[in-house]
Amino acid sequence: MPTDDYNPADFPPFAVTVDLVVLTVRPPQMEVLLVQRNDAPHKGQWALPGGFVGPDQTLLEAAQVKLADKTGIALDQAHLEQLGTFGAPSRDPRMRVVSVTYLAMAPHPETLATNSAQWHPTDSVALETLAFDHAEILSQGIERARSKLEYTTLATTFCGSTFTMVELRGVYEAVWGLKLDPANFHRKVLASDNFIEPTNTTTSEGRGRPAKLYRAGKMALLHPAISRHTEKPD
Amino acid sequence: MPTDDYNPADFPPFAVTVDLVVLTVRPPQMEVLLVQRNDAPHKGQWALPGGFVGPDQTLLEAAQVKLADKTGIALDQAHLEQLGTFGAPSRDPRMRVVSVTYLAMAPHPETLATNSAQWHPTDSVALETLAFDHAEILSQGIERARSKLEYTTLATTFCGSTFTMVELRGVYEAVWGLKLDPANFHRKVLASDNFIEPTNTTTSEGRGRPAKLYRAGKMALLHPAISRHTEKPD
DNA sequence: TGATTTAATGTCAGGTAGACAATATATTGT
DNA sequence: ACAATATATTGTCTACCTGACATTAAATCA
Repeated sequence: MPTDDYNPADFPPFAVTVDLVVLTVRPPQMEVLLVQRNDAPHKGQWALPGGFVGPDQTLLEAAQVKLADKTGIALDQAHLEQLGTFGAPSRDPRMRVVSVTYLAMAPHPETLATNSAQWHPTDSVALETLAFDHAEILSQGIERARSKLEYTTLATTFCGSTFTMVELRGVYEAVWGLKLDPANFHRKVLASDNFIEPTNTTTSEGRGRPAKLYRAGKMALLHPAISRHTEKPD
Repeated sequence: MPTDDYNPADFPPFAVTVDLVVLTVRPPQMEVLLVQRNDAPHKGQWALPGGFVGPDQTLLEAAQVKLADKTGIALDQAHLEQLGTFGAPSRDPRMRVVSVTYLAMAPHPETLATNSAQWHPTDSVALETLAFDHAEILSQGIERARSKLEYTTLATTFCGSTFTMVELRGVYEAVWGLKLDPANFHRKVLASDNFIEPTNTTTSEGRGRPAKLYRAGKMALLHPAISRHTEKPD
């Protein structure tokens, strides 16, 4: 093979898209946003929201625009990170398309900006019916979210501006699909610097002892991580 | 904005490249493979090896070809994983180029397939002189390698087919840039399932007690991780 | 043979996690 | 008002893991 310095314009053109795995938590389950395709290919099938990257957009900007379009979620209360890039030659029958995928995590919004989009519990999505290679992308997104809860304080991005310890634990239980010991969870979270901050207020409604309300601390890494490998015996 | 179902061919074309962060360990330091550019843009500057993705190549195949071209490293003894995708509109002055980057980890080879490529110690690379946005890519590659050593058994991919405990510890010390306690490291590694397997042979040459030789076990996750946050006091 | 070098193992105190018991503070029912 | 109940929070105890560091093992070299 010759040198590397080809002229880029000599090469066959690729189309570049962004696709989003948008996750929220509605205890006791985690949910993902899917849209139903109304054109070929894969017409009628469920797919991840996404679209083409504009000529002057960065990849992140394109993802942010798609997230706002589909959900109406404000950017400052959502977490958005790059997940991976998928570019098998035959993944789109129309032409060579490379998809840069992003993982979004946010509180569950009241309403959706689009009525073509819908929330689906992650554990009841029929992966094999998704369009393109979106099953693989969704699987990777879910696994990324699960592992990030282990070693970061990102779980708070699934909660509202304030939340109780039980709600935070509910996020972990929904994402991981298991039950955690309330006492040990409480101790571990409070022992972690910058995970949560007290608001000195409590919930008022409901039965039982009122729960203290917290707000998210600044994003941080957990040392050591919270283990998802030992489930509380039921 | 209208619906998502544009025809991909209607969009302005992107060029898609792969760029590689190829890391090896030559104790006491970690090294990265760089090539000197012999054409504009950034002529004469050091850059990550890479090139354009062919019309019928998957992204991984393109990365594998580039790795073999530049280093001659056999694919079965190297680890290759996707690192991230960079696509700022102005990152290449010639046209819109999206670069899918890969992280490669392998034993340090005897020779290089190309004489335009050279190994550089990672802690003495002048990041600000690298071409394009390769400084950011390299930084992310190094950080990925550092964190992966914490929670996987990937360190063995930097070693040859057999290695001693001291060599394996040398990998960690080179990548993390700190000293570890030999006794505690030894205990932790042996307690981890599938990390290493005994060969029941020892080194022969050199002074001192001969060291046992091990080979890599099958790739696994470490629970709990090896902490890089407590350095051995010197 | 004994000093030196390098590798491997042993010991012990402090901390963290998991299991589970106990207490605190509210609402609901009578 | 007072018990019963529901939910949230705190406390306790043991087992295990880590980090610090001391000791032993097995080779070479003078």
